[in-house]
Parts: sequence; structure tokens; C-alpha cells
Amino acid sequence: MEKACNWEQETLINELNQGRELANKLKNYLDTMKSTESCEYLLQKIVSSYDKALSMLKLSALVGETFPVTGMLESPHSTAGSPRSEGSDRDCKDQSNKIIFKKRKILPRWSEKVTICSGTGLEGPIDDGHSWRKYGQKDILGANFPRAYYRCTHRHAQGCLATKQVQRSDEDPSLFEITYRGRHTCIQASHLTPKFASLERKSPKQNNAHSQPQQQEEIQRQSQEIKVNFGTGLKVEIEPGELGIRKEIFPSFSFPSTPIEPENLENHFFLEAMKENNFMGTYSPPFISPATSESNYFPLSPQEMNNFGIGHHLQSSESDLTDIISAPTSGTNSPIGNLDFSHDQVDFDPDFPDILAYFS
DNA sequence: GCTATTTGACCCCG
DNA sequence: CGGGGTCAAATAGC
Repeated sequence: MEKACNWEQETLINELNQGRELANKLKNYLDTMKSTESCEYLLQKIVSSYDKALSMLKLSALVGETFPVTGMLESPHSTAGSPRSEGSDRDCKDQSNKIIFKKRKILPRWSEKVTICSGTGLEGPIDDGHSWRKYGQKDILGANFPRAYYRCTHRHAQGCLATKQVQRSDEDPSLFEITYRGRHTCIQASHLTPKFASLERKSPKQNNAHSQPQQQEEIQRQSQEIKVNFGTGLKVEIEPGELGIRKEIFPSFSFPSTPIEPENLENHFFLEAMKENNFMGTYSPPFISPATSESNYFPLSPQEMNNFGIGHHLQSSESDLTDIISAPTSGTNSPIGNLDFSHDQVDFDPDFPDILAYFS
């Protein structure tokens, strides 16, 4: 396995190098065109992301271990990008009862700080395209405000394990810290663009949000929407505080009604590997089943890409690295084309080499 | 009646 | 053992 891993790693490094150079090219190109600041900023981040990713990879190659990732330990998908892998098998296959608690550790985690500026007309119910269901609230030691726990509404229906926590800041009540865990794997969200989602999916209850928690949820949705529209009075920051944990592994695919079993792990691994190759544009999967591939590729909604894309680039490159490794989305191969992926592609490094190819 | 929220209890981990 | 995270019964809203 080790040879394969090294090969994988080399390929990865090569691809990253190439991507980095291309991104630099693009940057120079855009420099001459007086492009917008955000564009340049993104590019800056992209380049630095590649740099970081490369240095991480090289470092791990030297040390002979996987990425300095703590959070990936138990994810079967870490295998796709990680030289290590099948050794770390103390995962999902045991104690189905405790799997929930295992997943706490497995799922990628990152947080954002969301500032709500009053008087910016953010009263309306804004949806991020995902429906969240509150499942708990807890008083946190040392915090003035309780922490609310939300999970994806489709957790049971589709096995979507995405959750988020919302904690209002002590000092600044207008600031909310939102911690996300896991990516959405639910399909529902992918069928709606952010704007449609925000318009269509407002439930009556959310319309009448008067209670505190509902306000909170509303605020979150606003915050996520704002990430799409960037800078309309809301300030959204990604909190890098969890860098150590924030390794952006891909969460389990969580096939509906098909809990991950040891047998499936290999398939998952395969899918990951193939997707990875796919991203790099060097390999076309010969025998991936359409149904399976679709269900894995497309649940990543535009909103989601916004959630995970821009935010990532705003602050993190480590997560980018892992996105590069395993992001299950391939705009270039997507049958639904680039409709909503115009800037999502920018968000997702895996596609960058392809995109950049058009510029060079 | 269905769905979402509330809230106290429970469980795991450090 | 205490804190954080989750469960699930009770409750509320539509």
C-alpha cells in the first residue's frame, strides 16, 4: 500500500504544483486586467492555499506520515487523500450505538463568526438552502447565552449528518459563532439555488420567528446567505481557531438507509479515489455507477459550495487541501453544467487546473 | 395529524 | 465527576 500511497502523494504534489502555477498565471493575467479586488484576493488565497498544501504534503512526506491531521483519523475517506489509510480501521464498524459519538470526532468541524449589523434590512427569512432542525440547547459554562444545536432536517431521511451549533457572543450579542460539523449529503438542498431556496423554502414558522432561538436560526441563515452575496452589512468570518480540527475531510457519504459497513468502506474508498483522479482530470472513471456517482456528486448544492467554498478561501487552506483531495464535485464533469457553479468552481480547487487551462 | 421546538435526562469524554 | 453533546417525550404551531 505504501508504494501506492507514495505515488498518490507524488501525483497530488504534482497536481498541486501545477495548479499553483496556473493560479499564478491567472493572477498575473488578471493583474493586467485590473480585475476586482475580491478576485485578486481569492487568487491570492488560492495561491497561498496551494503553497500551504504543498508544504504540508512535503512535510508529511518527509515525516513519513499522513497530513498533520487530527480530525481525519477515523474517516474512511481520509484514505483517499492520505497515504496512510487502511490501517486506521478502528472506525465505524463496531458498536452501532456508539457511532453517533464516534462521528462527533469524525466529522469535519469549522466555525464562523457572524456579526449581524442592525438596521440592514435583514428581517426577512433567509435560507441557506439547508433546512436545520433544532435538537437541543445547552447552557455553556462561562457563556451568557445558551448554545443551540441544529442538525439537518434530512438526517434520518437521507442520512445527512451535517450539524451546526450557534453560540451568541458574550461581549457582542450581535455576534454569533456558528460551528458547522459535517457537510450536507442531503439531496434536497442541491435542487435549489440559494435565492430560490431562500424564497421558496421559508416555512410559515420561520416567517413568524419571534422567539429567541428562531431569531438565531434566522440570523444564521442570513449569514449564510450573505456569504453568497458578500458584504451587505453582515460580517462573516471564518474562525480559524479550530485549525487543528478543521481538516476538511469529506464526511461519510451516508447513503440513505445504508450505514457504512466495512464492506462498503472499500467502495467509498474507491469512489473517493476515482473522484480524486477525476478532479485531476487525468482519469476517467470507467465503471462508476451513474446513480451512485450522481448521488454523491450533486448533493453538493451551490449553497453548500458557498458555505464551504468562499468561507474556506477566506481563511483556511488546510481545508482547501482536503477539498482538493476529496471534494466530490466536479463542475467540469457535471451534466448540469456550470449553471450555478460559476464561482463555485473558483471555490473548489479541484477544478482549478481545468479552469485555468482555459486561460492559458 | 404532522412537523418543529423545548427541555430535562442521559451518555461520553477529558 | 463535570461539561458538552444528543436523545426523546412533551409541547406548540399550523
